[in-house]
Amino acid sequence: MVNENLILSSHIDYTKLFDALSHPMRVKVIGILLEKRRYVSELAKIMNMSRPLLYMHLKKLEEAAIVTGSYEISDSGKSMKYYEAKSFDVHLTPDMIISLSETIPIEPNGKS
Amino acid sequence: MVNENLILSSHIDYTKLFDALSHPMRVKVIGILLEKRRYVSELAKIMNMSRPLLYMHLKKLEEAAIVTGSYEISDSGKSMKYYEAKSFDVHLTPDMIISLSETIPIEPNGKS
DNA sequence: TTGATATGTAAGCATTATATTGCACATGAA
DNA sequence: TTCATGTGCAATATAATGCTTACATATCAA
Repeated sequence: MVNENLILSSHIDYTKLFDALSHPMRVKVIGILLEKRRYVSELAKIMNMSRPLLYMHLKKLEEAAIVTGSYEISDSGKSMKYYEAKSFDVHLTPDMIISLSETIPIEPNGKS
Repeated sequence: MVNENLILSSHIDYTKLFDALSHPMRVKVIGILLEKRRYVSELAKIMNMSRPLLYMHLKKLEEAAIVTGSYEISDSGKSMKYYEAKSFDVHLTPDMIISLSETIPIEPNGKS
C-alpha cells in the first residue's frame, strides 16, 4: 500500500521544492504543520504574521506540494481552512544533483 | 581525517543552500562542476550564458558554499578562474525540517 | 444589532532577482 | 598591431518577492 501522505520523489518538482524551502518563515510553517495541522487564522497567530502574507507563503508551499489545505466546518458552524504538511524523503547528494542536472536543458540564452 | 571538500551539515546555512538550488540553471551549473572543474569562460560557453549572468549565479552558489573559485595561471600565461563543486550530503526529512524549524525564531511581524 | 472570529483578495510599495549590453584591461599568437 | 581569449564590473531594464493596509463576506454569541 502506498502512503498517500508521502511525496514520491519521482513526482517532485525540485525547483519548486527548493524555492519553497528558501525562506525561513516557510520552513517554520512546515515545522509547525508537521507537528499538528492548523487552520489559517490559528497559524497566523502562532507565526505572528498577517493572513495575507501567510497566504502568500502557504501558496508557495502548496504549489511545491509540501502542504495541503482543506475546508472543514467547525462545531460552531464556521468554515475553517486546515493546512497539514506531507511527509517527504529527499537525499541531497552529488549523484542526485547530477541526475537532476541532466534533466535540465540548456536554453539558447541560458534562460529557463 | 576530515574531507575538506565536504560541506559539514553543522555548518550549512540551509536558507542559502535552498535558495541556491531554487534556480534550474544553478542546479545545471553544479551538475557540470561536479563532473569536472571549469573556468568561467569555458562554463559560460557550455551553459550558453553571458558571463555577467553566470557570475551572478556563481556568486549565489559560492555564498551557499556549494562551489569555490580560485585563480590559476594557464600554461600560456593567462589568468583563469576555476570553479569546482564541493560534496554534500543532506537528508531532507520531516525530522530534519522540524529540527531546522526550531532554530528559526518568530519575529514580531513574521519577518526574518 | 454589535462584536468576535472565520474566510478571501485587491491594491500599493519597497526590495531583490534575473538578465542584457557595454566597457575596460591583460596576455599570447598571428 | 591586430585578433582571439581570458579577466572584471558598471549601468540599466524588467520581473518577481515580500509585506502592509484595507476592504468584503459569513457565522455564532451576546
